[in-house]
Amino acid sequence: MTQHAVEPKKRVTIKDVARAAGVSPGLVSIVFNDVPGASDANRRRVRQAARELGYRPDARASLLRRRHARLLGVSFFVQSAFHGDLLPGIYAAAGAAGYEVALSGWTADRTEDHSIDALVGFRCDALILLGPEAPEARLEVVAEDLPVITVGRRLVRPIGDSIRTDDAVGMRLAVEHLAALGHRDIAHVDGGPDNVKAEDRVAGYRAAMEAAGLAGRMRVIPGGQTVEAGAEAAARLLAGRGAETAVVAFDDDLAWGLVAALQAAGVSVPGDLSVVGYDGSRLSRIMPLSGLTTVRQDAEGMAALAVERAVRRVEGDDVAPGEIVLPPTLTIGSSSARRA
Amino acid sequence: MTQHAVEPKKRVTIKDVARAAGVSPGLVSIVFNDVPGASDANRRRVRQAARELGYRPDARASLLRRRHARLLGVSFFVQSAFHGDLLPGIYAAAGAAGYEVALSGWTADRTEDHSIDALVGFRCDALILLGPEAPEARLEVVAEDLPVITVGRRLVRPIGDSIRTDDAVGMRLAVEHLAALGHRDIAHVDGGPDNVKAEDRVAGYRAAMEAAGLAGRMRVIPGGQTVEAGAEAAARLLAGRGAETAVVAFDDDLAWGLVAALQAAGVSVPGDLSVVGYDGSRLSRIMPLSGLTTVRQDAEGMAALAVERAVRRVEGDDVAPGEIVLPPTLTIGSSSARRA
DNA sequence: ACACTGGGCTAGAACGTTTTAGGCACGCAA
DNA sequence: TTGCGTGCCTAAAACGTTCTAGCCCAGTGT
Repeated sequence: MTQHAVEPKKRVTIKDVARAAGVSPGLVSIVFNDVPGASDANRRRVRQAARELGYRPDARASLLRRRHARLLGVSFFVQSAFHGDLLPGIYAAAGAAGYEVALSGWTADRTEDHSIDALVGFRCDALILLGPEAPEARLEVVAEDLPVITVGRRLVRPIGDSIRTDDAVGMRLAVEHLAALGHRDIAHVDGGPDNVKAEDRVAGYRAAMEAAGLAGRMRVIPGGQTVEAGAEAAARLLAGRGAETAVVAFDDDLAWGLVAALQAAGVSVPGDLSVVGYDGSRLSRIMPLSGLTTVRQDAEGMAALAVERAVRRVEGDDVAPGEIVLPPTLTIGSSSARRA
Repeated sequence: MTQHAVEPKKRVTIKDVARAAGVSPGLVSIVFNDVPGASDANRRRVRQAARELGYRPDARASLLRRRHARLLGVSFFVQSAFHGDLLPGIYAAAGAAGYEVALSGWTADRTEDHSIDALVGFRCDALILLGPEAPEARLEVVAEDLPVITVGRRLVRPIGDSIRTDDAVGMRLAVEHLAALGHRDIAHVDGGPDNVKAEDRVAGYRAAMEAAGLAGRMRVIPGGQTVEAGAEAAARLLAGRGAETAVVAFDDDLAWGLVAALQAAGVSVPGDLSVVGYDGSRLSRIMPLSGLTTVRQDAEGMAALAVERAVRRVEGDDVAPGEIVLPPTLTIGSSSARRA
């Protein structure tokens, strides 16, 4: 049996502080925002009064009235190791630029759409979308209202700024690495159905295989972007197994699932099968021995660029939407080896 | 050369919708909140007008005016695999209860204090703190203003509700498992300096060792709670190595770092050294072969309980602060084996 | 003497909602 | 008839900030 909702106790507002300090509310605002327009004596008085009363500025009211909220909305996939790696960089860069960050995660149950709506509802100045899966049409609609920066996805239409890694180069690095180790039957486990981000990597894989003269040996296996999907893909890989001696996975999470399930099934990695990941996430560095071989994206750099772009847009730099494509690098770990 | 800040374009508000639908703003609010007090005809008219104008409710204004915001603030450590596992459950439970979730992460650079301040600034109805590290005095101050639910930490003083796993039982499970495998020199790598959550586990380890008649063989090595800390601890472990054949780590992240660094140093896990983690995070399940041996906490259950408690507090159930202690279970993976 | 500048400050409007207090019309019981 | 409740609706007052316009006063150049 629940009782009635409790009455919120009276909160101390800017007015209370003003009264206590003997100044106007406007002046208190000036002091708390550290903008010019108040004497040192009053600054001290106001801060003192605020401390005594236990005043805490109300972000809702402030955000509502401010011209620019100085708030960046960030949407991310809770389960993605790579997104987790991007967040610290985003917090750091935003803080340095004087912006707050509003986080909104999506999960298997809570859609990306929902997470974007929440951020828009807060009237963030700009949105940074990590690895968005929404259709471009949807992003376009959102971008009509506020600047949108996408991270880790190539867009066909020019919607806001876009920071991404060159997947053609990335897949080429992966394939060439394996080819140099003597592998010829190199499969690709993709990012799963309805994963727009996966298309570039598939295309990159095909191009790289052709360039390596292995066009006839291509095989693309349905995957996903979680560890669990990797485990399922491993079953598929083994079931219809051809002559594959190496696999390039859509991302690190998937690669991890693959490695775990393969070893559990008695397939040695890299003894029987080499596995290469994609992202260079923290996750990829913690495999026993010297980590997962993976195509590394520069998470910190991408985070900093995304924030920089967002801030620039917010502050009025109204140049045409740009695309920043960073080159990936290959990190060689212990999940890939010379073909037996 | 930056230009001047762009003027935000005119947003469509509840008033515009009201005008278009030929009703008062108040009625639009009634319709959008799905509360009784409007005729079906007007409900349709309002929704129609809103759709045509592209109206989106402004969360800031709504939050500002509402008596109860129906907003739960969640503070978490961005790098923690276990926290990442808790979030989906929190989103799901909150959504089911009709609450929104505001996320605020802490990192190496952005302190937990900062993340808590941000949530308080938004006037969340309640705070859910995942694995908080702040001193109890600080939590006590926060709890004066709004309900605080802590997850995964034992509190000495009765501050709000607390959901946690019984660390004494957990460590006993770990030690007994290893003892049963023939290990006698079992070390503990702790959660690092200034980590209040680590104390219970250290105490639990000591108690368990004594109970197992291994009091003379205890060894506690400084650790931390990241993969990186695990790698460093591995170096310390090997440097001052005694007779240890098994290690219990503070959490899974740390355990992973240990395993990776040990193997890289040529120490076989579990051949030369058995390693047991703590949390049962997603991370623990993806070790090649059958995963990390770990003390599993029920993430989904904890998330659901935390949300349920928070909501109950918000809705006025003013009973004394309670502590919910859940029993952990042991998940046996491939990182532990019979003593050679 | 004058106009002008600029720093410090204040009053009051604004931001976009929700809530309060009440009005109107209708039906129903006494 | 009066009295009273009920369903639908509106006007206006909040919520706690920031912004705009303008006042006062001292200093400064003519």
